[in-house]
Amino acid sequence: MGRKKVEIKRIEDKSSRQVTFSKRRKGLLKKAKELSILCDADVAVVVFSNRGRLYDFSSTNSLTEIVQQYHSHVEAEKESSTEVLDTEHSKYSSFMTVGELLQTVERQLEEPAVDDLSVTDLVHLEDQLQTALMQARSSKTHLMIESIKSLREKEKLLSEENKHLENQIATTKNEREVTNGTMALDFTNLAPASMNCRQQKATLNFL
Amino acid sequence: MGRKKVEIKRIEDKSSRQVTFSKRRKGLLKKAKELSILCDADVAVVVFSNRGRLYDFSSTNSLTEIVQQYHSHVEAEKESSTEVLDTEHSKYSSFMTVGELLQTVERQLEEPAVDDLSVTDLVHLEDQLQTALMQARSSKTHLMIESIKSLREKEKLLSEENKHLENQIATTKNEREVTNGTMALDFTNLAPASMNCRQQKATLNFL
DNA sequence: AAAGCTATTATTAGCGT
DNA sequence: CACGCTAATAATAGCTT
Repeated sequence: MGRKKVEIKRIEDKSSRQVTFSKRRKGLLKKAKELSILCDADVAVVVFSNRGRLYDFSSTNSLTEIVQQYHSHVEAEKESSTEVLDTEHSKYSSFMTVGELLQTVERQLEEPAVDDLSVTDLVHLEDQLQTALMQARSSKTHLMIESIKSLREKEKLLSEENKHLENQIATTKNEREVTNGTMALDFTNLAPASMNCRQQKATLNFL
Repeated sequence: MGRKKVEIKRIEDKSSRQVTFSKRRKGLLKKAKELSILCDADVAVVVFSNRGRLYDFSSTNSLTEIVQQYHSHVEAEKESSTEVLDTEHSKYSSFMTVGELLQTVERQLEEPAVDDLSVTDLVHLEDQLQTALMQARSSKTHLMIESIKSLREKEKLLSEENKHLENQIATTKNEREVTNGTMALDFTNLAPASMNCRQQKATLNFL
């Protein structure tokens, strides 16, 4: 979409590669932002120039959050379906399933042939195990953080409800004293209570 | 860039939001791929639909690699720009350092007879860092578990107090009805409001 | 090198099937 | 609902400054 069609392969000219990088990077981040807004999705983009500069976009405040979500997701996928991976997914996702990894480990450990276990193989195995470990750990942390977050929200809601109930009791008592004097009853002071409930419903939607 | 210009805000119609999500997601991943090829850059994109489906692209084979790069980069920035590390982050920092260290160790193991650091030194260092890491991690987990525990207790207390307060209100109402027996006043129309609140509370328990 | 300018290509919004 | 179609908008390649 420029003066002429370009084929998608590494731009050899350093200068125009830099210019294209700048333009397309901007475009990519813009698209990411639009997607996240239009479709209400969590989107994260990280770009490293070949000279090591970092550019990123994240729809939520922190990129690590989305990464954690990513790891949890991968974990969940593995736990729920041990067999089938949809093609679209396996094309892009490069993680081994836990099943595959365990098989690999077993195979490696069963083989008593020491010559098969080169240092390189072991290094590779270590990498795989490290990745699996990180995923499990990250998933654990994510779950705990979520748990704490929701408990905090719950606490807040309960506190508010509590406060309103106390208010209600106070007003009722007060009113009763008035009522006993003049016999004129007025219920407008009870309206805030139902208002309160509606507000809580709204608050709940964020959970 | 379609039949008409669209403003960038959440698409309310569910169906067309889904269609747009599908189209633009595809576009975003394509652009990411093109950028990485044309400009020889490391690019990673993660997208979560609001229903939790995951789509991603990564120019290197693993997304965690880019994430590690990201973390290292952020850490480096921090170190160069400021002095203070909050405790929360120093854990990640030490984690990344271990990762880098492991890589170094692996390199050393593959190619012995390098001058810089002896393998024995590195192994010793690795052990020390590993210990520090485990301490940090276990302390983190402990703190989170404690936090969750105390939040659960708080929640229980608040719930009980709440219930108590509701009872109190109910009693007060009854008393008042008795007091005002002949005025034919009836508060039952207010009951649904509090029921509503209680139902919401129940819903929260699933979180 | 960085910023601005269009001719051109690329993406996609709204429809239709 | 998941396609394909195409008018229309958006991104950008190569150029100029």
